[in-house]
Amino acid sequence: MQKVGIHGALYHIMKRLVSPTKNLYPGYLDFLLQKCMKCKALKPGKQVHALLLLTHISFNAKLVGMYASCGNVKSARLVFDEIPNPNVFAVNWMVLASAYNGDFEEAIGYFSLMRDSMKSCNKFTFSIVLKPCVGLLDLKKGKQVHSIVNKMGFESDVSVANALIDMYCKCGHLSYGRRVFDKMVNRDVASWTSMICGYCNTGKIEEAMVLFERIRLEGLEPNDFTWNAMIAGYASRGDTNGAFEIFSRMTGHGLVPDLVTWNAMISGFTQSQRADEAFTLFRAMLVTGVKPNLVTVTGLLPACGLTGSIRRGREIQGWIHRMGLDINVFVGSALIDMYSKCGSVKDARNVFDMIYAKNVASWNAMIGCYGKHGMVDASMELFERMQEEGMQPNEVTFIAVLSACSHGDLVEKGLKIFRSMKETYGVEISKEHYACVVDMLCRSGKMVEAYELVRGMPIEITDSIAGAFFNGCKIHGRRDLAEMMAEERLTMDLKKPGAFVTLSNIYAADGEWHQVENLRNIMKEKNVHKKPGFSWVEKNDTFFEKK
DNA sequence: ATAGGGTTAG
Repeated sequence: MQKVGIHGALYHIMKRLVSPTKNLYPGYLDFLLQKCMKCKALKPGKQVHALLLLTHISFNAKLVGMYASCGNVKSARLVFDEIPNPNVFAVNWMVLASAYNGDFEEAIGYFSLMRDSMKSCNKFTFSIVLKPCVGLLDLKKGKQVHSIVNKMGFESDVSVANALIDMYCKCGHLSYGRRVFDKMVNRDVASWTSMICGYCNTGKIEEAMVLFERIRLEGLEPNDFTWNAMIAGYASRGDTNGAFEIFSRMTGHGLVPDLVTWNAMISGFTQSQRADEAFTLFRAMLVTGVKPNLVTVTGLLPACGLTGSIRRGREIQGWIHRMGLDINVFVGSALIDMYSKCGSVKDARNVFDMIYAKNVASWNAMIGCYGKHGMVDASMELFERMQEEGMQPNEVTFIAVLSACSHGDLVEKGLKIFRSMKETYGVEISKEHYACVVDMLCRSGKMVEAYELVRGMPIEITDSIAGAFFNGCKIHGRRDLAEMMAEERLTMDLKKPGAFVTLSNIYAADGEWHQVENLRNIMKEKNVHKKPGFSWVEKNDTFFEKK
């Protein structure tokens, strides 16, 4: 409606322009720019820009705002650079637009332009500049902004305080966030929700619940953001009952679960390995008429991988295609991983080649896929190519690469990479990396080396490390090393079901049943339980009706 | 004219 209005007004002005006898009022263009900004109408906005140039009228700060609100940072920057003394609106817009664009450093750079003349900051400036601080997870910068906020007396502004709470929580300092929250005199729903999100995202659902129940006592009503945060908190912890309880309370309050609610539920259940419930929820979502988006299917794909349902995975990819959506990095990596888990390297590679702007995770997923299927050479080749293309490997890359070496029996190469991780790539060695290398050494029968490595590890022995090692001992008949290790490390931490099972298998293979019994008793005493396995069944039902 | 909570890969 409003867009039609803008086009109509533009036509009117054009007509005036071609008849030189009539004047063009600057007020018209001003009004139009404002409209374009509000409606995020880039095309009419560009036309107004052209008219401004023709008539030599300059509304540069507003033009910056128009381009920025339309998400066209490049044009916004071009106009901005022409302004000799940009005002606070122009700067705020540039900070905001750069942050939206993911250029956090640049956003903070624009903020710094203003810092010398701090007086020109307004309350908007601070809530805006906290965005890139969160984007960079830069607590130090965030704290600096906080101190400027205090110095300039903006801490009593609810929006600024809320942004500070959010920043502290997201940068990992819940207690600072809580301090800001507690100091607030007037809180609104967003203040409560920001704090609740902080707790929910770090698994502190009990504390979130305490705040959640307090909201009403303060005379405020939780809104859909609040409900969704609580649901996501329970769901991502795998607490089905908790999530459903909030879910039904939400509907009891007359609120209808929206796309975000469903997405939170679905990805929460997938993350906690509850594939069937995730599928059921997805169907329920479709039944209620809420349309899925890329986030939905990104959350659902791991469930296909978990149950080996390649058919469902393919169906989802088909749906993405039919909806005319691009395969972004998130859904791309999820698809690669799903195909990998379902055994189709070819499909995985197809998806990999389709991702236009690959990120580390895309490369990791594909390298991992080749590794899992024993295609070491392809895996190594991709690892090389990734670096040639300027992509920095991260800790996950090395898990993929090392396990590929392990499965492909490339011990020397694997060890070389393992040793170069810290120095060459600056990546910390984690327990997962150790597990890969121990596995690699054991597979190739280098049991003494494996023994030395495990013994010298600066970290606690984990299930998979112990499992790989004891299994190696069993296969290569090194009960001596197994027992030495058991004495040295197992006694330190006894909650290792995997280790117990493999060790007891070693004894069982030699017919030493009294030792097996002995271990079983220790397991019982220490309350160590083996996780039950599950079967991989493909069901025939489909999600989407094909036309 | 500009600001503040929610869902996504390994």
